[in-house]
Amino acid sequence: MNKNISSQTLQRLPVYLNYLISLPEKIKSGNISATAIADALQLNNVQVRKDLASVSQGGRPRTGYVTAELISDIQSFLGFKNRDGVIVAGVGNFGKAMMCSDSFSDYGFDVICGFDCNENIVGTSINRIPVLDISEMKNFCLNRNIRIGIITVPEKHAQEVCNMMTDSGIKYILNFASVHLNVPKGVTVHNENISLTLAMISRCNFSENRT
Amino acid sequence: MNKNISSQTLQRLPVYLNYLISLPEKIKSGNISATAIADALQLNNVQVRKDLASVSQGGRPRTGYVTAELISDIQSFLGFKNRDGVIVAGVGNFGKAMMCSDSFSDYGFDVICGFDCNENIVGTSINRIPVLDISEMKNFCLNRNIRIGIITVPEKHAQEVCNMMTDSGIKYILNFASVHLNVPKGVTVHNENISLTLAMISRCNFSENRT
DNA sequence: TAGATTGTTAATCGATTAACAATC
DNA sequence: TAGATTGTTAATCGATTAACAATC
Repeated sequence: MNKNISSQTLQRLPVYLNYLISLPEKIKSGNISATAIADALQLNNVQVRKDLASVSQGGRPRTGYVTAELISDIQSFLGFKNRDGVIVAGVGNFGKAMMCSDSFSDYGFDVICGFDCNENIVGTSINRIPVLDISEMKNFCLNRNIRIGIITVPEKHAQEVCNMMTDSGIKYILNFASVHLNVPKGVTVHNENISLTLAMISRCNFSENRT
Repeated sequence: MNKNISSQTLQRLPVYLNYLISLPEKIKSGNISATAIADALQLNNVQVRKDLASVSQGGRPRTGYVTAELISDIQSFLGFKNRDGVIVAGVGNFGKAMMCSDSFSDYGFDVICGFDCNENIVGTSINRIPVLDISEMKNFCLNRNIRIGIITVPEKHAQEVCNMMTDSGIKYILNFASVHLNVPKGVTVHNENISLTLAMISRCNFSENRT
């Protein structure tokens, strides 16, 4: 849930977090000032302080913030301490990559099932995660209250699979098929278009501070 | 190259493009007004007009824009009519997915080589794209003037591979390893952190209008 | 105490929106 | 001509930055 934070601030929080985590143990177990963070990340120090103010209890004049607390506060705010089950539809190369990635776990996500219609794959398991027939999605998700799905099927099946997901009670969809998806109100789709990202960074001089 | 366009405008252009392409043939071969686009995408019509003004020759009062021209102008601006060779480092599930994706081509990108150090893979080809030993990267890229690389290796090797890329003259790096990469000045890294994206959309109510 | 750092209030800057004249 | 749509100039809104008092 967004707690009245501007979208710009929200995008900077992970940058701070990443920086704080990368700090040497000495600082990590001590304090850090907003000024130091701002200098390191080449941001304005007031901006950093305002951003941090929106998620943390606040720092102390002269000493700054307790680094560990700050890390913890940002993580809480971004929800990394929650845990959510995630399903993957389409167990091709992309889908397998999702199921094998071990970075999801750090962010509180557990990929708990893959779905496909290829009978050579259905019934197997990948990285100890089962692959079920796509017809079982609805039952599986409703029973477990799954809210999050990743679509890694070919373009031509994406909308169909998307419908199955919304029908299964899924509310947040990360779509890797480069096709626009229509969803009912109350469902969020995020289209991850890798080609477009490549075009933006290499040809349009576009850069966000995302990490 | 960014032609003095605000980053917000730049992010909206692909949204317009996507919408225009999805239009029925009748409109696609005729005209469309900024107002109609704005209504459909739930944006302010002046904003749409300003955005379009920055990339197109302009529309006509009463009739609007020639749809086909508008599509073409946005595509040109975003550089989809250029062609760039792209290399992929790390031919695991993720890397294979990149090499097999047919959507790159629409955006003017050609994945022309994969690199790995696993001798079971090196020498094979995937989707007709060769996989070479990673030690051959520098030669390969310098000879062909490759500017763009995708990193899909495990976290622990990401920085090392990143160094090889910059050493090979690569200027734009799309990084799928969820670890921060240090690069020399003049090189752009874009970190694609899927877990973070998932966290932002499902827990922070974050949504961009990217497509 | 003196100085570093905090959080807040005011000023600036840029993007969005509103109003409107120009055009086909 | 009348009306829809364009592009522009002015007003509004929100985010960033500057100035500063409060605190340890």
